[in-house]
Amino acid sequence: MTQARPLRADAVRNRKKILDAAHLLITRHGPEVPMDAIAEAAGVAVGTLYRHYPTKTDLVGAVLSRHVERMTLAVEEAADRVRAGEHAMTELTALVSRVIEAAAQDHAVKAAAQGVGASYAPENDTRAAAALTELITAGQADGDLHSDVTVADFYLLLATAPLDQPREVRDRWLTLTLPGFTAAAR
Amino acid sequence: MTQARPLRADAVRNRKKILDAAHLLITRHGPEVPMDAIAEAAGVAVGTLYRHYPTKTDLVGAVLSRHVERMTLAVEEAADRVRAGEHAMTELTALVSRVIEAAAQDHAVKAAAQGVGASYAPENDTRAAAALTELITAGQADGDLHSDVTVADFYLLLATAPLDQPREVRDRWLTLTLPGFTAAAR
DNA sequence: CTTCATCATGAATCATGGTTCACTTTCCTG
DNA sequence: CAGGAAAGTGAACCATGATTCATGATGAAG
Repeated sequence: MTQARPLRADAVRNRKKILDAAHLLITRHGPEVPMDAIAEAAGVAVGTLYRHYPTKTDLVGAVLSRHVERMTLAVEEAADRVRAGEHAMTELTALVSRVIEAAAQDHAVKAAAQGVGASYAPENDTRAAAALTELITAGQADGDLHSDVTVADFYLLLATAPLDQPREVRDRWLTLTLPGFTAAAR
Repeated sequence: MTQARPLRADAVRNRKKILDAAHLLITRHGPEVPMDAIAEAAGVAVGTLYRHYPTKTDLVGAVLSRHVERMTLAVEEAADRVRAGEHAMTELTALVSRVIEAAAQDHAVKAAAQGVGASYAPENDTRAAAALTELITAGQADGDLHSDVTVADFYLLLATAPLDQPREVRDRWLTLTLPGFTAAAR
């Protein structure tokens, strides 16, 4: 229903080269990298970018989707481990740290969401939300997590992480922030 | 040493109109408002903007300075009150909330720092830092504030506030975050 | 009331970067 | 292997927005 005829071989090849180049450059320099730069890095002409992604926003969105997908997998894996008996709070903490570090690396990927009006909306990622809910519930059952903490709270936490700060600052920030999620505090 | 001859009357007048207009527009629409728009709002020609502020960055910087100045006064006032006997932790909490709300209003003012490379660097504001240190020390003396909390931690807190979120989210965020600063937690 | 140093004006200039499209090249089917 | 559709190319086009500067206006000193 989507693809009347399959993509031509060279088209497939180029599409990948473009996405890779875009990912690299956007990660490194932010979403404001010129299309020309991405094209050059991909070894393709600008026109080709536009054949595959009708607009820059679309391209950025595609890169973003990759990132979100990876993060979703991370959450689901954590949920799996907990289901297999691992300590929920431990997994949750590690997960938060992992997601933040990934985002800090991919820096611009995050900024991309704002900068361009690319579709990000983690709230919409049902899979991630489901897995995260599972983790939260488990943590609360263990009495480690404050009972009123929600998925939205975690998204808020991730959204406010100081991604542009050096690692040590990010760590300090986690130390300062996490207590608010703990059952004991408050 | 700075002003060989005093500014001409109309120059003074225009300078103020420009700063006011810039403040308004940057606050409302962010630092990306065109210079032309600011000029129009100020009832002046673009050229005049450039006479007073050689570069857009300078103009944004000037607007920023105003904001920082206001915030500095807020901190100093809080310190004064504590010195006069008020409860330090209470003042500190109120101060954080006040500064965040102000920034949320002035939204763009904050964004301005990033967007344009305008000089912001709150760390450099010695006066504010001094007053804040006083508040922190007092809070720790009362046993309300965790003993390892520093001025930098508060700046980090402010820097990560979700300014673009609605009021309720900001409040929730404070509820979640502040416990990490409390002596009891951790 | 001159006079001129300041200041203001705003059209023109420059730079950047997204997007288009007439034309060429490449795949793939028959 | 010929033919046409699919894909690629990149110079040109367009929009936006910062910055300049030749020219005109206006404060203030004498």
